[in-house]
Amino acid sequence: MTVTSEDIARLAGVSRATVSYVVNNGPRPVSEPTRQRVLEVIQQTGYQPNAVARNLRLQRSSTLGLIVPDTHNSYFSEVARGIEDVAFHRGYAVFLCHSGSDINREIQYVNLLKAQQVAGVIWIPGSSDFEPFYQLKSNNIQTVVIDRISSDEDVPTVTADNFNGGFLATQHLIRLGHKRIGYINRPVEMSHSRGRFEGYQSALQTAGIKFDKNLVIKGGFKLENGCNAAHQLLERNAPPTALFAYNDIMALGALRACYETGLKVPDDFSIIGFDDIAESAFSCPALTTIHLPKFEMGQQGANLIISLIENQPPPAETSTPLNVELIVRESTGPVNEDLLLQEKS
Amino acid sequence: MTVTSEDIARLAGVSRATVSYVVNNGPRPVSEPTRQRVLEVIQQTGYQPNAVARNLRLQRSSTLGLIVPDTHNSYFSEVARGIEDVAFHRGYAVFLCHSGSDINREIQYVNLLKAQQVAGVIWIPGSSDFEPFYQLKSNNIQTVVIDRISSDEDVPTVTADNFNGGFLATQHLIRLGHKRIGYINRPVEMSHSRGRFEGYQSALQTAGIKFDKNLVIKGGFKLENGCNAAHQLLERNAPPTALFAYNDIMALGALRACYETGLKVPDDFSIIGFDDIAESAFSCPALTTIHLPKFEMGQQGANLIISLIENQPPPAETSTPLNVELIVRESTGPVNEDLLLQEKS
DNA sequence: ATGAAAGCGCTAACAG
DNA sequence: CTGTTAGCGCTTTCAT
Repeated sequence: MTVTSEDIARLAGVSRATVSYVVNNGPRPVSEPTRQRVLEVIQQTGYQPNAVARNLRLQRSSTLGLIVPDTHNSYFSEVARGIEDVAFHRGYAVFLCHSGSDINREIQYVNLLKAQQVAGVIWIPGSSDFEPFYQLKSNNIQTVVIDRISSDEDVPTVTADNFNGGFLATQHLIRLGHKRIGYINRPVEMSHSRGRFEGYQSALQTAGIKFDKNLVIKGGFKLENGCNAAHQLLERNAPPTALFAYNDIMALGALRACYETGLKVPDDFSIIGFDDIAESAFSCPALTTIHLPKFEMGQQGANLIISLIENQPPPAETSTPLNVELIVRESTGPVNEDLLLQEKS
Repeated sequence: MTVTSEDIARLAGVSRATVSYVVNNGPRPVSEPTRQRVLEVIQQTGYQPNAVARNLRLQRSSTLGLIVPDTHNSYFSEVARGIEDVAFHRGYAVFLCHSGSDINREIQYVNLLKAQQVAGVIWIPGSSDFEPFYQLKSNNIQTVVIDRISSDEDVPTVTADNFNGGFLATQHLIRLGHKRIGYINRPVEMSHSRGRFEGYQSALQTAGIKFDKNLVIKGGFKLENGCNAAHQLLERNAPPTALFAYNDIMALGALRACYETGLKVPDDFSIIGFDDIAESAFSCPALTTIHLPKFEMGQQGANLIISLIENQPPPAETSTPLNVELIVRESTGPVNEDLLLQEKS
């Protein structure tokens, strides 16, 4: 039924070794006539080398594992696309593993990937527990972490420059003339939020604005949380004149809080957020976002892991972590004033 | 370095065959004392059977291929989650393949998946070209198609009930009192749009409303396209009093057209769309959506392919296509009138 | 109830 | 320049 290298060898009147050398372009040279004959037979039969047998023999496969938390947003999808794009062009197949941010499931997947003999793993941790990384390491499986920082220097990492992003976002608002800028943080402290928060503080300091902890609040991941956070901030004695939210969903929630209720906000009120959850950015052109290049992060991660696997020197500029630049994407649609006006009239 | 069944056999003082029978619970019985001894050694050593060797021997693997078009939205992510969820619980690993809606890349992936000896493939076609399906079939690889209809009856398919969705959407608007309902179609005719469109027509007919082809227009996939389509429809002589858009992005574009420009629209103007691109639904609570259960579609697809692979009778209710129910999700936030008012004042 | 051994398809060392 | 062959780790038939 399925055609093997044995068949090719027989039909071309050569040995299986020769077939192998033709297929893999080496490691031994093959005379041109022989090569042509073999290629012809391969063409005719539609022979496709069996990757499973190849992997078993080579004791290493051309497959990667991708472990991501259970995201309901497009964040994952973009990163995965970037990874898969590079993997495809470099001849790797990718196993998709959703951990659901569950450490047990992450461990189960580590075992599964080990059983599948993957050459390397790209992991977006679901928590701050790096045990899966060390298990992979102890099994000699190269691993690259995306978008989470470990205190361990030896963890190959690709991450966004959250500090700079926080700085840019805050700077943007400052340039619009704001001095009282609220920060809606995410619920749980992680390296992302710390970086963004520190960027926020740094931008304030650079502009000579004194940091006021009353302008900082913890939101949540849902729209409602951003909404509530905005309410709380705006109802305080000296409310902010602009908001910087941890991500776009919370920013949207804040925006909604402003136009949905009778909140009094200044005419030039502004909201900015990281576009972690991407698509919402174009659903709401009224929002200025800090663009997180997810696709590019995926690409860099894939390039890094494959370089590590193939023992090539990783891309020259590689440091740990490998930072991806963030950029400001200004609102393209009606500015939020338009939306806010309705509530104030 | 890595521990094999050979090691386990030696340490437990049994043969490799026995180890295999213990690991796989058969097909031959093993005496309880022996079994315990083997299990103990496995525990101690952390032995993990090599799936690659197993696959080679069995001539079939416990891996699936998932080929999806290049989506920038969360559609893919949800379907993939559903698939992977079921696959994980049923012991399968999933190869992720983005085709970029490119038939050549789909074919390349078919070859890759064949080389990887996948047991089955789940495919969301990027076009109406079903060649990849027939190639898989001719290689004896079971394939399930998600969310696309082929004219070929023999293609195992899981799909959403687009006709019913179009019916529900239109019915919803009719119940709100609308009689002139515009339909913003997608650019290229495919089974989805045909189904939704026919559902639209059927609902009109059921309500005794005459179909008016001047109320139908082709939009595009981008926000701007929905925007333009809405403009064109609303500027006609007898404009619609409500819009049904192919998907949520186009619906959002239409919504934006209404509040962004000086368009005159009735007070009770309504817009509805399929939530194909999911997350935008919660970014814009002003929009009523027809919910497409992507996660569930993925689950059903995975269950179907695994049943086919394992030669179990597929789920009793299986027909071709296997339809997934759609439901109306009413707007939860401020209704669109709020947004529209500002432009009219 | 268990062991020995063949062989899945491939690659690469060894031998011409 | 090419052929022969061992062996990757596993399952399962054949033999005991």
